[in-house]
Amino acid sequence: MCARNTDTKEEILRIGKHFIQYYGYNAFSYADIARELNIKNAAVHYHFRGKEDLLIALVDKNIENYQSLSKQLNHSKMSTLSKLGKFIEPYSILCEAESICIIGSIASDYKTLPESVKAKISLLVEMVLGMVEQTLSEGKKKGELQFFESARTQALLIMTNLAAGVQLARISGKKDYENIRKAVIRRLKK
Amino acid sequence: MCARNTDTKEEILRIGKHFIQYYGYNAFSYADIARELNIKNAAVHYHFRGKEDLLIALVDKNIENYQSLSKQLNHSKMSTLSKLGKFIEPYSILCEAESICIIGSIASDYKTLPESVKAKISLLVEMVLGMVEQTLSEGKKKGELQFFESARTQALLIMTNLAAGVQLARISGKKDYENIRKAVIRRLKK
DNA sequence: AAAATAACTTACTTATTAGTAAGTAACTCT
DNA sequence: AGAGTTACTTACTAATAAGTAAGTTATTTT
Repeated sequence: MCARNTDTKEEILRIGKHFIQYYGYNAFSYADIARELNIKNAAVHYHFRGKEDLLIALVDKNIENYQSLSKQLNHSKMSTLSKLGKFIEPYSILCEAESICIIGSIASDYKTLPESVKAKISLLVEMVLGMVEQTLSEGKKKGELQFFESARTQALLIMTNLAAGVQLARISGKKDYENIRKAVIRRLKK
Repeated sequence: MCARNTDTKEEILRIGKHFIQYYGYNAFSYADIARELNIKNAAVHYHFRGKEDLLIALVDKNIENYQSLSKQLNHSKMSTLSKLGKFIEPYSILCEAESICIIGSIASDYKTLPESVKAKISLLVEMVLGMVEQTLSEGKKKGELQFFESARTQALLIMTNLAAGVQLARISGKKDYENIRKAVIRRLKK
């Protein structure tokens, strides 16, 4: 099926994700990826024709991950607060790594991307917002969560707190993110 | 004092600000600025030695603007809610122009910047957060505003809502930003 | 009116970028 | 065992990037 190295493609995705979330989409090149993996840049082009294709692959992976999370949450007897934790936790991990989320990273470079990529990102955004919205609705219905806005607006408020929270943490420190995270959870409880 | 054109420098700042907030810091070049202004790229280098110097000038300008706003708000009999409006309004204008704030834009490229620029951005961030925090405290003391977190945390929540709100609006639409904006204000009133 | 200076342009250089065509080694299938 | 396929490398090209040295022109200063 394949020769030499089975997981070069996966490694490129791993480093690509890291570079996008740490340095930003327009701040790294295929040469950077190649250097990091001790391969030639033509090898990166072999697996992903261009940078956009790499980005699309990463967005697709994110969509798949959230789809799998969605299934997991649907059959789960977890509390809705714990379910929300599944959306919050990745941001805490990002903050620890001094990185930002892929959506936040792409948001700044959004206007430089071709329409095909933009559409895929829209899909991802709508998906995440929809999932959080649904979890919030469920929690309110069960009396496990409290909030006063519509579920959509509440989802927007929470996700913008988290997304900009990790961005801000790189500038003003991790403590600010921690305070945001705690406040987001506290508000939903009382 | 000066020959030919008095405001080329100002024009470069204007276009530079637009490019950073529309395309992202690492997505435009001096050649792009030169093309836009019908000058040569050496002329851009004449006014700002390098891209970092242009960024520093823009951050400095922001700091000055907020300093002037600070003085304006201190001597004002405006309601604290109106004062907060002075921090919110710029984001609504950005959203309309499908742009993002300079701090949000730089946040994604933060790790590619030299220490001197990072320090200046930290300064700007602390300044804005401090001003919003102070306005919130004042509003609570006067009984004009209501919130349950510390003023610092409340400031973080509001500013992250706005910063990520304009980012999100480019992907999912302006309506989402509008709902965030309204919710932010509504929460402080009731 | 001459000298100095500010605001440029011309004409480069050097480095990086994305991308590709052609070759090669290892493995897989028949 | 030979043919095909996969996963690369070698060795380029063409375009863009940042940056600079030297020359030019208009204005200001003396």
